[in-house]
Order: sequence, then structure tokens, then C-alpha cells
Amino acid sequence: MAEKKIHKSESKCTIQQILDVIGGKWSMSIIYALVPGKLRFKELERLIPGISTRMLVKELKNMEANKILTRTVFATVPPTVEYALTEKGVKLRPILDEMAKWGEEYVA
Amino acid sequence: MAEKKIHKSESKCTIQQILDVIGGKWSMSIIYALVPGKLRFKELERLIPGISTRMLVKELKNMEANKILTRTVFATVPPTVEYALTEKGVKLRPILDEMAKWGEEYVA
DNA sequence: CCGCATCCGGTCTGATACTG
DNA sequence: CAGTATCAGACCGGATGCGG
Repeated sequence: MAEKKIHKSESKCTIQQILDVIGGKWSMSIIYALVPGKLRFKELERLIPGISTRMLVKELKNMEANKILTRTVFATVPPTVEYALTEKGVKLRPILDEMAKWGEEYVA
Repeated sequence: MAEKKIHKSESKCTIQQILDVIGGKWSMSIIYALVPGKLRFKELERLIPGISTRMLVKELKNMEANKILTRTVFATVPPTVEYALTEKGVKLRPILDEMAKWGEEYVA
């Protein structure tokens, strides 16, 4: 009976609220790239094939607003901006792992 | 060292391929609604607040094409169409559960 | 050169109206 | 009931521009 907990104690459709935070088309890819450690803007752009500069900026902003990652600016001669996951962001790994498991079995 | 498996044996960014299947704005909500059992079109529409008929049709078609759910038509007088998760679709529950857990802790 | 804002064309989404 | 057709508006991606 405990297995149906998800269907009784949950508010209603938190899913939509969750997706507002991590449902972005590239959010998961960004998180995945940042799991090993912080990265610069350009590094992220290179690590995520297919993403556009514009969308990367947008997603990063949204994720920063949602406290999933932090943005640190260094006033160096070539501008340097580093992005790193917060604890809230790191805790998304289980979701990522489950997705990867499912993908390996049914997609790959 | 086994814990980094996700970052070495994985193709590259399967994430995008996975998201093509379950990354739709409403996919997860539909799956969530269908976990307890099959539902008719109108029932789904009622269970998912905010979705439009058009998007529901579209997502259902996409998910059917991706073998996540099945569509069964009954030639009754008032048309009846039932949607049910396939095994591939049921196996998405762990992801849903992880998302719910994360959401309860950080969103709700 | 890096990080990002802006402009522009194409795609997707949502509300409504209509068919079998 | 179960969808399709349509139109306007939001959104996405590529190229360009600009300060540091």
C-alpha cells in the first residue's frame, strides 16, 4: 500500500511545477555536463552538441533563478564565467540516472 | 569507480534522444495519469489540468509512435478510445518517482 | 577572444470552432 | 466522445553586434 503513496499524498500535479524547473529542453543536458564539476560558458556550449548560444544563456538564467546552479563572474581579461551545480542541482542526479538507465534499455 | 559508469560508457548525450521520447511538455503528466490504469481520451483531458485538446492528441500520438502507450479504438456508438501504458511506458515510473521525491523536497 | 543581448524568420502552442 | 482545422501569439535557433 505504500507503493501508491505517490498517488495519494501528492498535491495534484506537481509534475508541471517540477517541469518548469527541470523540464527545459536542455536543462538535463546542462546538469549532466555539470555533474563532474564547474564549467565555463564556452565549455558548456562545446559539451552540449546542438545547443545554441541563445538557449544556453536562457536555460542557465532560468536554472540560476531556480537555484539549481550558481553563476560566478571573474573580471579577467578574457571574460570568465563559471557555472556550478548547487546542492539542489546535485540532487537531480537520481533522476538523471534513472533516465539514463531507462534510455540504455529502451532507446539506445 | 562503478559510480562513474554513467560518464564513461554512455554514448554521448543520449539525454537528447531520451527527451525526444519523454521530454514533451505533457508526457510525464500523461504517464503519471496512466500509471493506475488505462483511460479514455476525455478522462485524460480532465485529469491533466491546463492541457489543450490539440496538445493531448499530439503527445498521445508521439508517445504511441514511441511505444510508450497503446491506443485501442472501440466502434461503439459514442466513440471510445482507450490509452494504456506499455511495458516500456510503465518502466518510466522510477523516473517519475525520483522527480516526485525531488519535487517534494525542493519545489513543494 | 568570451559572454551575452538583439533582430529576424521559422516552428510550436493554445483557444476556439467544426466534423463523424 | 474523439478528434481535426484554423489563426494569432509565444517560443526557438542562427546570425550579428558589442562591451570587457
